[in-house]
This record gives sequence, C-alpha cells and structure tokens, in this order.
Amino acid sequence: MNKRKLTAQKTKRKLITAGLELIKEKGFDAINVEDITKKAGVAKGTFYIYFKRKEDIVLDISRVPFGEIADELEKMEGSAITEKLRHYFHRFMECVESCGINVCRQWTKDVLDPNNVPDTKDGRKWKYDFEMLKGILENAVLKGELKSNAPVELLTHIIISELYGMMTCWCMSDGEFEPLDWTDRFCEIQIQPILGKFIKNDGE
Amino acid sequence: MNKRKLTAQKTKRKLITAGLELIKEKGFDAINVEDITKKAGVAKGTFYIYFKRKEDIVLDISRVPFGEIADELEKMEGSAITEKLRHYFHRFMECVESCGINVCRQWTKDVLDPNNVPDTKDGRKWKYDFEMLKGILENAVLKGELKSNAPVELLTHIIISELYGMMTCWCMSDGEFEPLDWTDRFCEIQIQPILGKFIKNDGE
DNA sequence: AAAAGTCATTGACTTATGGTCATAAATATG
DNA sequence: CATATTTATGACCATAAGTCAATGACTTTT
Repeated sequence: MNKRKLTAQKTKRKLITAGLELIKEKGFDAINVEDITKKAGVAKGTFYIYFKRKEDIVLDISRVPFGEIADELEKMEGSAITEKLRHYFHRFMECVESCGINVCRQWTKDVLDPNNVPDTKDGRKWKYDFEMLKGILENAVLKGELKSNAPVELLTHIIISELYGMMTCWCMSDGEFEPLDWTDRFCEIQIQPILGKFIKNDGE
Repeated sequence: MNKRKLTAQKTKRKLITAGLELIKEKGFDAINVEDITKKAGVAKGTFYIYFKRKEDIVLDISRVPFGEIADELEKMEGSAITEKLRHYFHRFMECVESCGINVCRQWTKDVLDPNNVPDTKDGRKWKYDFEMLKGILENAVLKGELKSNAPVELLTHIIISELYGMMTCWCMSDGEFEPLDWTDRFCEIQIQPILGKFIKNDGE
C-alpha cells in the first residue's frame, strides 16, 4: 500500500475517533461538522471527502463493534439455536452499551432515515440483520433443530423487533437500566417460550 | 369561550392538519416550516406561537389517534389480561398504520431526541406507555390473574420493547409488511408463551 | 362609546451550519 | 525534473430554523 492511501486511511480513522468521542459526550445534534474536523486536526472540507453527509459517520462509528457479531455467529456453527440467539442478543446489547446512548440514538435515527443509502451489509441495517438471523433459523430447520412448520419469517421478525426495541427502549429510558442485565433476563423469558413449540424434542 | 381563543384553537388545528398531510406525503425532512404555514394559510411566525420547535408538531399530530388507546383499555377493566394486551398491540399498530410511515419515523426520532420536552402523558412517550402497561400487569396480579411472582417490570419492558420494535421495524422495512396482519400473528406467538408460565390456571 | 389593554398574527431579519468548490499541497509516475 | 493524480484546504453559498418589533382585531374598563 502506498503512502497516499495510508494517510487517507489514517485521516478517516482520525475523523471516526474524534466523531465517536464527541457524539458520545455531547450528542450528535449538539456538535457540528467543524467540531469533528477540529478535534481530528483537519479542515472542514476534508470531512466531505470521506462522508457524504454529516450523518454518515455514525454508520462507520458503529460498524466497528457491531461488525464482529456476524463473524462470531459463523464460528458457532455447531451450537444449539438457543445458544446462538442468546449470544446474538448478548453481544448486540454489549455493542449498544459500548457505543453509548448518544451514538445508538443517532444510529437508530439514521436507520429510520429514508434518505440513507440503501440497505447494505456495510450499512448494518435492518435488511442485513434480518437476513442473517433468518439464515440462522433456516439452518436450524435444515439441521432438524426446529420443526419444519416453524414460521421462520415471522420468528425472525419477532426476534429482530425485540432486539431493536430493546435498544430503542434503552435510549428512550435515558440509559435507566443496565442493558446487559436486562438482556440475560430477556433471553431467559423470551427465547425458550417463543421458539419452544417449534423445537424438536426427540426423534419426532 | 371568546372569539380570540376560538380562532387560536382553529389556527393550531389548521397547522396540525396541514402538517400531517405534508409529512405523510413528503416526509418530515423534505418539508420546511414555511411549507406547513403556507398550506395552513398563515404566516411563518405563527407556527412558533404554537410549537416551540419544528419537531414538536409531530407529537401533536400523533396525539390524536394514539391518545384514544388508554381510554379504551380502561373500559376493558373486566377483560382477561391476554385480551387487553391483544387489544393494545392491535390498536397501537392500527395507529401506526393510520399515521403512516413518515409520521412514525419522525415520531420515533422525536421520542429518541434528548432535547425533547420531558416525558409527559401528553408527550405520549416511553414513560407513559410503560407506566400504563405496568399498571395493567400489576392489576392482573392483584386480581389474581397473574401469579404474584410474575416479574412485572421485566414483562413490561419486554412487551413495550416488542411494540416499539415492531413499529421501528415496520418503518425500517419501508412499509414492506402489513402492520395489522403481523400484529395478530405476533400476539398469537408471543403473548401466550411469554405470560404463559405466570398465568394462574386454577385455584392454585 | 372612547380609551386602554390584551393577544394572535405577521414577515423581514438574524443566525447557524450543512455542504460545495476552486485552489493548493503532497505524493506518485515516467 | 516535469507531469499527473490524489488528498487537503477554507472561503463561500444556500437554506431554513427560529426571533421579534410592529400591527391591528378583538375585549375590557371607565
């Protein structure tokens, strides 16, 4: 890799780091693009080389922690479906916590914004989460863990709704509860009952 | 009531109506305050007599449909807890649908916005929904419908998360599914299993 | 019924900031 | 070393949110 690309990469990273810190501390709306560039030690215009809109930086900020989850799940190939889901919930909320409430708030807003770039793997948006989870459930059906009449689409919807809802509620409650505590109790009450009647017990 | 207050009320209603139509059609970010006032036939400054910020009109827009749910639930005093929840889910999503995707998007954004007025009954925000639902569950415990060891707070969280998550997902999916179809199936799969082990069967 | 007072309304103005772009600096290429 | 390419700059522009002194319609007081 040549020097140019390297400095470019470095600049982008500086912006993301500065942005993360500022948003975490003050909230997305309370800072402007120049605040970010100043903190990163570059000129305002530089921001727009790396991000099309002010909002776009949030996706990149969140990509770092959230991006790892999918990889981890792939490595759990052998585990039971309930274990996978537990892991997914747990890690998702761990990322939520590490990003902090202000980043999550803005991230949710971005995800809802129709002007955003179309759903992509990179965007870490609705569709991608949905497809990944659906894949996990479908796989469980194929492997015979779940009954073949399990309504995979519906279950995916329910679980994703729960996940996003948990994050939204955490943001709304202004961080009133510990995300991770709740997650474990959520899983306990939710996963088993919801999947319950679709889990194969014996050689049925 | 004197003529002055009457025209004032009328003006506000004109703004809300104009705002609803415009946001429904074009989305909140795509219109500006002057678009609303022009459509309502008043001057721009008038908007700020009735709303402190551009965003504030969305709360008033959504207050109309959503406000009715609480009243309806009070009238269901005698019904079973599962019936009440089913009604709540159903009506909530009915309101979501009638408000339209653009209003819901912005409403969710507003609810997440830390600059918003503190949670109030009028605000129709997190806390209010939470307390209402919690009340319903607590009542069910008192009446002996639910076991006394039912984790009311946690169950409330789960259900609210699900509700808000469902709306968020609908917005994210760009209205891909019929909210009401899904709601019924959600209820079917969710309410019974989640509450299941806390519902008293007999004279236990 | 005239004067004084109240309050909704107005729209020109201020201000803030997201985003653009011509220019310059740094680096690569031959 | 000359030319080409990429990255960085910051003055500038456009837009729109939000303010406010002035207005006049309506109400109350004397």
